[in-house]
Amino acid sequence: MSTAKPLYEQLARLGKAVASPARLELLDLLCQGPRTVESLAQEAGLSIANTSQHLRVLHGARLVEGEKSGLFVTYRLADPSVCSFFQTLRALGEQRLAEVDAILRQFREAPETLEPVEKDALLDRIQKGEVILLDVRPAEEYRAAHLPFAVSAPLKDLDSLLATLRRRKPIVAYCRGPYCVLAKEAVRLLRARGFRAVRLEDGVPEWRAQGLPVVVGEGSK
Amino acid sequence: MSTAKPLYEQLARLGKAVASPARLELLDLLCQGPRTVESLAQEAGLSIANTSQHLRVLHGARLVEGEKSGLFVTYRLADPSVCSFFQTLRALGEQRLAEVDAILRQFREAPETLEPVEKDALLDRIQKGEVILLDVRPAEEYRAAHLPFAVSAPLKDLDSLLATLRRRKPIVAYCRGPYCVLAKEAVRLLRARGFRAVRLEDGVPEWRAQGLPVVVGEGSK
DNA sequence: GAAATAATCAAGTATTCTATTGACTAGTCA
DNA sequence: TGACTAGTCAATAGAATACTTGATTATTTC
Repeated sequence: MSTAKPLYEQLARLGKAVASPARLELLDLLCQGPRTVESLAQEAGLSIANTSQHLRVLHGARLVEGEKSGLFVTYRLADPSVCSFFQTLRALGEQRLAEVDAILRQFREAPETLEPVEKDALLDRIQKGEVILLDVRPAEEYRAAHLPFAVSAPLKDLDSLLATLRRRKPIVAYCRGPYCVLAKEAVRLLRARGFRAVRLEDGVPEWRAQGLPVVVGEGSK
Repeated sequence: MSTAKPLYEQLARLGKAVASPARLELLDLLCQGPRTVESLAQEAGLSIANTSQHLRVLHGARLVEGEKSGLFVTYRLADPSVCSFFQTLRALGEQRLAEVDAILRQFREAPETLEPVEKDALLDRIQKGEVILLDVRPAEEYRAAHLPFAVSAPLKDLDSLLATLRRRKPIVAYCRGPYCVLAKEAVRLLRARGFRAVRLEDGVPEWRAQGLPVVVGEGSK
């Protein structure tokens, strides 16, 4: 009857790769763009050795690839489909796990989040320059890819950037995606300083998944 | 900075659920329709207790649900999206793991497999009755859902059914999907008996995933 | 009520996975 | 050359998993 057992064993390799919270976080970070081991470790709060080993597991499942240049090894997703897969997993979690839904609700309920309804209209206004779109992720991730017309404004440097912003112009801030706190923080800060600011829930991966274009490199500054 | 760590922990529940070959096989079977523990155990070649425990893990990840009626507990996918997720995982495997691709090639290369190009035309002819569409899975799965116009012809009973078939009419056989051997066997048998038969790679889940309608219940016999 | 059956539970062992530690390799820069 | 750095490797202890076996819980049937 020649069973297809070996197939399930292979697919389980992928399952095992995404069976650890630490690896999921690393994958999520890599969805934002390539990064060095050290940078990943720091962002995820893991030791270097531990991070290296998790990356090695992900590599064993062919989900990421690393390339050494100089002292650093830069890891990146082996394929854009890996990012889609992560998003599918996340969507399944949202749908099936009440716990995920509860965590997400904390984000969505926040009053500063943009309603999907308003999204289209606002993005149109961004294009016309009537609204400012801020990318509040670290500059590294902005460089890897960002939304069209977005200005890089890392949360850390936001305070010093405020001086250059016109106080009347409405601001839309985004970060890594629906699970990320950076944009929430940014909106809080901006509002405290008297700006009109809202949060865009989408990050670059979500934007890309909708088939919309992203900009790679320095872009507008 | 209120990290989103708990989120990754939750998503890892899903990852762990699909980190075992046995559980993947059970999921795959459940994509064909609801089944009892005993029936799943037998099909997957696992002990009853082991199967029960794996199902319990899947239930813990909210991927399946069990319902007791009489002596039997019938398990089913908790949601159709679980089946889509399994297919996404499988697609990622096909794309990223050379080993999966190698296994699949054995199926696709088989000369009796229908080319995707011919598929549309042939299905049109099935609808017109010019071609016979055979569902060679166990009757239980046919009952759970089958393709329109398909006739139930479990591989085990195929031999006795041949008498009722007209030898000139071309036959298309399908089973659980691209990984399943049933239709391959059926085509081999049919050809040995002098019939013109080809294999349709799609199963009910693939058909459904393409947004096409399926028939639930007895259907044509 | 007693026997039979489907499934689950509980316990035990072998295996695998995780995170840490310290050693090691390779590349850089003075 | 020698000091320094990023990352990997190797070994380890502890935690989690897998599968088996035998007992237990419901439910049906006689």
